[in-house]
Amino acid sequence: MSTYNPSDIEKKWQIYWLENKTFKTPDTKDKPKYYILDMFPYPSGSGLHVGHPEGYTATDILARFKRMKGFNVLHPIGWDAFGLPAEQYAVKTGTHPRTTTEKNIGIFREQLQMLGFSYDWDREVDTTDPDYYKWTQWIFLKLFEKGLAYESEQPVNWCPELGTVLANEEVIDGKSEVGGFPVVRRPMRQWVLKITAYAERLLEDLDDLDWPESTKEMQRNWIGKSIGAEVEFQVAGQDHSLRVFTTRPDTLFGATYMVLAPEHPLVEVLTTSDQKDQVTAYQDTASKKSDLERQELTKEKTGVFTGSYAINPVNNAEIPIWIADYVLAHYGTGAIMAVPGEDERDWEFAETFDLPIIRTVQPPGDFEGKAYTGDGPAINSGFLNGLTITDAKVKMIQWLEEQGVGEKSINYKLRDWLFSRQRYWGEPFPILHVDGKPKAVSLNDLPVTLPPVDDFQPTKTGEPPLARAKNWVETTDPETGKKALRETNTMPQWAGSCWYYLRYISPDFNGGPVDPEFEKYWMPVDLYVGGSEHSVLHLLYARFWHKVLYDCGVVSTKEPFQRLVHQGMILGEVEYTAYEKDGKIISADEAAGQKELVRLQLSDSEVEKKGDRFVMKGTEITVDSKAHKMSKSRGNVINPDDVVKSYGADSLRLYEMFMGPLEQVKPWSTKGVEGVNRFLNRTWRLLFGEHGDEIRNLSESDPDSEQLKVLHTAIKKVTEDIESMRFNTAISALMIFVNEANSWEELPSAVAKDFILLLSPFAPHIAEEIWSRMGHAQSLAYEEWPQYDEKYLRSDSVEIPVQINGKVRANIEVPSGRIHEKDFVIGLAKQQKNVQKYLDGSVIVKEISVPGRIVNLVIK
RNA sequence: GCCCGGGUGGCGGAAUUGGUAGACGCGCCGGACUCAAAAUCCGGUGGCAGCGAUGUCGUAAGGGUUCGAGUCCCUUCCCGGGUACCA
Repeated sequence: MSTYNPSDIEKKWQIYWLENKTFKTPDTKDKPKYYILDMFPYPSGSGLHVGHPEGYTATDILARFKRMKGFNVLHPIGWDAFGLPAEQYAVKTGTHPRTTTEKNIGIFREQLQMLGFSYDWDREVDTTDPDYYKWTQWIFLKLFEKGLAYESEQPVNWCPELGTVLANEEVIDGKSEVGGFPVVRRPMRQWVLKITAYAERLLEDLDDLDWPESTKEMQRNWIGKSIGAEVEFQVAGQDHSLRVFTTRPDTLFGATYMVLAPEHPLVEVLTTSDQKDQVTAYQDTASKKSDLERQELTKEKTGVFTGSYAINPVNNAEIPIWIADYVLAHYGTGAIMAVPGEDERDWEFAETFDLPIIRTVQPPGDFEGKAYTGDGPAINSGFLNGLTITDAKVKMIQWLEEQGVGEKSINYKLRDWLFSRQRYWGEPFPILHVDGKPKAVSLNDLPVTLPPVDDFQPTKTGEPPLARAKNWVETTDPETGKKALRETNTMPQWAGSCWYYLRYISPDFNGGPVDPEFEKYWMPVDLYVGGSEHSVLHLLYARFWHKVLYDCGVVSTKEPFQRLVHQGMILGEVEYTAYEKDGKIISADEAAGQKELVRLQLSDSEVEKKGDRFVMKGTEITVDSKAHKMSKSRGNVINPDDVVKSYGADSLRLYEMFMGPLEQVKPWSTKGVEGVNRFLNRTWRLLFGEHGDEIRNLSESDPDSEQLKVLHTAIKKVTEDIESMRFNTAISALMIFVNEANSWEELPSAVAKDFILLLSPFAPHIAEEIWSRMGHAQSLAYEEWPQYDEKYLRSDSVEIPVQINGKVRANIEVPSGRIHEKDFVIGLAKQQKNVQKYLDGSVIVKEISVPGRIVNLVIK
């Protein structure tokens, strides 16, 4: 047995690590700490896909590296195990979600262990474990206590197919994010969390986070802060007033009409009898529109006049009041002042219904558009005339405040978080309804556990499945002895993942969600790696809960995740697609948009590059070349199990890191896996030679200067690249080392030892195996990380390119000690034969020498 | 539409503060070993011209700054992600 055979060694080391608890997190606080977190996986029935190992390998490399660098490392994993799939399976088959969940967790755990990740398996958490969700409920009660959780009867996103409501964030284009089912609006009693109370802090504290700028920007947009003013309009001839929110108080002179959302509470009283029928009809249509329909009808502006007029406070003009669904009930005050001259939507509406338009900002002379939203001097605006937008805003707000008809105001797009779901497989709310009012279950009575039910579907009356557990629902309030009903909604899946990173710190702590002593040591999370699909939802919710816990004194940091990195998606293998129509193959450009096409998959030997397109070999017929997202329907899913079976976990880990920068989207290539597998084979042979499993000619002699240079170059590059998470180039440096070392007569064991340590975070199984065969009795997991020494990197001379007018014409060898002697270096350059050729008959106008870098002679 | 990212060989990708573009890997070509193949090893590999030294063109396109630009500035095009009547 001489060849590298991953299946022989990988299992062995996985068992070793588990049995020896090699990666158990220390309970001491004697060293600097590093908390490195992977995003909470949902243990689905289909198991791991290749996207999981990408982020997990990156964090694992860092975790292993940091341990060797002398840090206490917290690197845990657990299960975000509540959720819809297990429940839907239960509805279909009657299998309790608990059973399905436990089975899936088992599969996931095994798969993660098969990849050699260095998790502390004693800290595994599971959101569906009553000992865990006890604390989820505890946190909910904190929110309830602080008035941040309340019940509200409101129109919600009801998804009939899923039998539940969804948060706004879970509705994409009018369809459910999960499953893509239609969503309709329907009023229901719901639990809502007041995340809006934290809008400003959620926005402000983003600034100090070391997160991708795009993610921070997405959160900022989602929170959607806008600064403006509220203005009060009297209704002509009535004892009512309407408030509007505007970001452009400077344009008040241009307000020529008002628009209320169809749902605005004053619509009824403002509608005159002759407009009544039209208004009611319009309201009716608007209310029936689903979100999807609203989106489809965005082009045309619709609306109805109410018959009433408002008085513009700035010039006492009477302006008509309309209702239209382009004004949203839930934003601002649900009413706007329309300034068609400066707002594109208002302009469109004014054109449609023939309403007056007054410009209040002077557009530039060459402006040809309709509404003008740019800056310029105010016109037609009385006391504001001539001012720029910024100055006019200030002056108008001052005027409004003096007159008592308005004031500066700030609005957020962020809305409160709809927190209840009509499902079985979620955390029960620790709430009793006594005398029709919600009341917290006493902390001593937590957890409120899920009752058994005979059917996991909602009841016929549309109540959540928990309503079927009559004995559980009907209870008594232990405090008053009164009859009480338990809350039958459950929490959304986000609840458990909002604070799991805290539970890892002290998974068995009984005095609260987290042990304060260890919380202070481990928090914040130093590095959090996960997909960008969680940029808004999970990351915003978790930050919100964290801030609430901070206010409660449970945690000591304002923010949970100091540094965040998103791994890029892994696409399927590149596919070449040709199109056939009516039995004839046509060019891809021609095929675009056509129907009834037959798609033909071509292999890469059937195509060639022509210009910037691919064509079928020897023809002019263009084909599409594209890597698609992996999907079952496309049949291009790569299963990590298969890759491990064929090439081993180390090859999979190495390949996923070698593909390219972590953050980037990249296509899969099985050939690429073979490439890194070959590298591991070469590494194996470097140590064991062609035959036998004895370590080959490792010499005990001192390494020569060339060997030291090669080794220390690798140490430097690998160390720096791991620290900045450039794993692809770190692996390239390891490959260069092996390529060099393979040409040596013998390999000094001191050099081999350091190299194996460098390789170990990336390919831990093969590294441990070689390490042990080199005679070490202990795992290398806590060996000291090799240090590089600059003195071995220096060479006696440096090769410097010589340019003539910026083009390289020759290279010179300069002794390292003399690179700063400009005259010497330039003199040397001028002696070069190929340089003299150019200097002949020319005049040197400038001589540039950048020490150790370049020489450039500018000639005429 | 708006806001973020990106466009470098046949492919994935390298390239310090502006200083030899194409590291490393894949693929391809040639050679060694073999009855043969696989595996492995050695050599080559951006385009064009040339036997060659070498020359020339080349980092989406066009322009600019500079002794020198993949890198900085302006304009345009294309791809990916997010978002969408938020007043």
